[in-house]
Amino acid sequence: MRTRMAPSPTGDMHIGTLRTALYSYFLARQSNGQFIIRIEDTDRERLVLGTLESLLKTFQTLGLDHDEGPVLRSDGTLGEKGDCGPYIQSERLSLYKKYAEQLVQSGHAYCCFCTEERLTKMRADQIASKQPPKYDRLCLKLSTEEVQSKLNQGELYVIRMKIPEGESKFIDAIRGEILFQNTEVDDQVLIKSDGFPTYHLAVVVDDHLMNITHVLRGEEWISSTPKQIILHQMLNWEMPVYAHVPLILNPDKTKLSKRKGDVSVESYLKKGYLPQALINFLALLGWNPTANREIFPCSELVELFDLSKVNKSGAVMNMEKLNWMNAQYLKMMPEKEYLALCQPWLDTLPITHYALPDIDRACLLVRDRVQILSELPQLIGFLFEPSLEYDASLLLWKTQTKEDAKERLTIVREFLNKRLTDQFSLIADLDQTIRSLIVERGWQNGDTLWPLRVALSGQKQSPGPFELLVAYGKERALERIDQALAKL
RNA sequence: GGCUCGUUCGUCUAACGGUUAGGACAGCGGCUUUUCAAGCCGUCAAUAGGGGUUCGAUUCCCCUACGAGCUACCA
Repeated sequence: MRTRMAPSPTGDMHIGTLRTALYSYFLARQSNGQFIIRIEDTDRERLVLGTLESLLKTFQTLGLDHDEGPVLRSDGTLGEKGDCGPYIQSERLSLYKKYAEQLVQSGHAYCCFCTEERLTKMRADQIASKQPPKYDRLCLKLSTEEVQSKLNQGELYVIRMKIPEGESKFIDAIRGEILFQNTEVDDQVLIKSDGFPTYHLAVVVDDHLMNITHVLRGEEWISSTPKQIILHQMLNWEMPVYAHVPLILNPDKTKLSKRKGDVSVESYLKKGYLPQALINFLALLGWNPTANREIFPCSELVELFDLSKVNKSGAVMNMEKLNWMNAQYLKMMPEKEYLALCQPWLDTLPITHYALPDIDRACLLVRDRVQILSELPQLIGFLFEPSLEYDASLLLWKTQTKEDAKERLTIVREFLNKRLTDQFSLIADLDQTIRSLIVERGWQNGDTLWPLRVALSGQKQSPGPFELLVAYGKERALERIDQALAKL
């Protein structure tokens, strides 16, 4: 199979674009085929500079590789690989023009000189008289001479398809047979007055020339498919397999939009969602390989993916589940890998005078609490503050008095101080010895461990005291306890 | 308005004619526990409605309702 993703360089990558790309990618990889990236930049007005580079970079970050298409060289410049290039539509203009002219020659398309004003008015009138808006074929009535004279005068024109009578149908790989009456189809513009092709011409030409076998795209394209079917027939080309994947939806079930949530892949990545988690989550939005499992590495998704089992209905993006999944990935990866991932998030922390092992311990301390990496600084920041801001009353367990808390902390402090090692390395070890101290003294857990924990964290809710002791190390732990004692 | 697509717990989904309709997230409850997480256990919760076909329909067909997408010289 040869599949492609065909993004427009008009901004960040949409989450739905990624999912469609993922399915295409799975198909190509599982069949030992090719996955191609092609850039659809025929709308000159919506172009955003630099998006091509950012898109390729995002793809790299996600760990998805393509066989053909534009590439980002290590020096940052743009290149290309593959035998069907160029892979950027704005560099293929002569191709589209050639086929458009061929269609005009064969009577399947015609020049149209109608102004925007006329078209707007025509549509308004049609709607007013309850007709479906559709080009009225005024310019089809022009004689060859009239057309030629207008062309000679340099009048602006477009090339439109002449939709034939009959019906158009195709078998969607996800939905089955879909049938349209051609009378419903408008005489689509193929070449715009700026000389650029519209999507409809460009996809058909490119997918054919690039030997694409399976076209995956969003459900919003279903109603334009007859135009492309007809184009294939006019050019006498074989149709690829079409598969229209369901939409990803806002919580209100409308098409996922910027206004109602985060739709950009880059922004998820930037927030600290892991590529694997994002891929796993997105792949399972609209498809599921087995009923009783949620976590699948990409390699397994490639193996298991089955186009015919993709759901037909749209899927609401469930952020909570994404968060959960991201946390799962964070928890199950090797410690070293987790720590490496944490590094970029630590810049904002006042950690200059602490050694690396301290930072690692801090990251490990909150591993079970991090859902997305961007939460990390706020989770561990307190560990590196010179002193903690909190009210002395927070140190007291339930009805405990200041004097009582002070006594406990003082004794615990001395107990810790007497320990030979200057590093508290084992949580279990500390847990055991401090608990036996509590038993020995006839204390309760609460009125000892609560003040200890608050002294170390300054927070109502935090990791446990033993973990905190290990994270701090002896010296700084004692410092924190001293600070707490000063408050009492 | 027209055309097209869709409809299983709140959400993501499984069950391709026979199940007590399964799992996951969220929720709730419990265990654990110095707190909060994590973890473990449990619990609530769905086949849009109506007709067919069939011994039997979540599953196949039709109608209705509802939702969505498209309806550009945008993709």
